Amino acid sequence: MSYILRWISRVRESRFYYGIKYPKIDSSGFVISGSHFHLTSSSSYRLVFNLYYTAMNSPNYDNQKVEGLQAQLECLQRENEGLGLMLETMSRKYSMLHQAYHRQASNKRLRPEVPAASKTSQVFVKTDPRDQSLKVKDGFQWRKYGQKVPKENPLPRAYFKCFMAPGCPVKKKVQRCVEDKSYVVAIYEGQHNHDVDPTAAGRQSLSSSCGSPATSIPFPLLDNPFRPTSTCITLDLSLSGSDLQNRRNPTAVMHDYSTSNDHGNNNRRIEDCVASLTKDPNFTLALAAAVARSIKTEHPKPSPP
DNA sequence: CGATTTTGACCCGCGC
DNA sequence: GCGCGGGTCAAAATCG
Repeated sequence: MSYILRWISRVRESRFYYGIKYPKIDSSGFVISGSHFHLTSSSSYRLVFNLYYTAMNSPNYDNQKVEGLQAQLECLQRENEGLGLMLETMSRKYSMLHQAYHRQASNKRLRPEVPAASKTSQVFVKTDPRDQSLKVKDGFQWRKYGQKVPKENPLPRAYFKCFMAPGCPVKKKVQRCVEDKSYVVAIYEGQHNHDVDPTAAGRQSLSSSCGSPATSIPFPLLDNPFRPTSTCITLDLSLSGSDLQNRRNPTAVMHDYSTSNDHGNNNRRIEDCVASLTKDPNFTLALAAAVARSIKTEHPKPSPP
């Protein structure tokens, strides 16, 4: 066991590990979320991590099983290193392209905000369905300038303008999702001509952790989570209030889990769950899709300025 | 009392 | 040209 703990520690300290730094573990012992995530799919990493926890804490400790999972984790780590290198290369290329673009733009006296103004993105944010305010705290300051009830949706749509910096062209439309009223859809148009206010971001985290009715944007979900697909995995990487409460030393969390009274039941439930997942032939496909989506979401392709 | 939100009126593009 | 619907304006209302 000490070897395993040393190995985990080594993996955690490795350069490209963005793993589950502060894991939140639910009542059945599953890692639900954490603040830092792996470059590879957080869900695939989380799955292997859960399997690993299960095996390690199983009353009938299976050395072979643990070694197998260890191999899987090492495999993910290698994949992660590769992705890290790819990311570095892409960043370098993006930086070169960015510089080249600016050189051209300054030569031709182009206004860089022209193409940026047409940029749009869409995010889905989980909220309290009772909260009618349609406020999405994302670190920017918004002023509401209108509200409409669109024809196809009986729920009102609010219009906001960013007023953090004078002349910032960004607007957003916020509307409660028809498929699930616990979500709001925020459509952003344009690109900010300023940085995010770190103090506002801090307030966001605070209000979120204090259970304020105002919603916070955990991360951009570029795809519609309600899109009808045969296999749908939602990668919840959010830092909810309860997550913040669980921002503790992972070893301590692991210790809490390992000293939990309901060990056997938890492990059986996890094993049942994992067994049903791994037997599902669609699971691999869904996992692959989730990996691709996760990578896209966590490292969106930089758009030209 | 200033800042912010609400809400009805208005503008504008699009399809017919 | 007309009607429709989404987006914006701006005066009034509300809030802190």
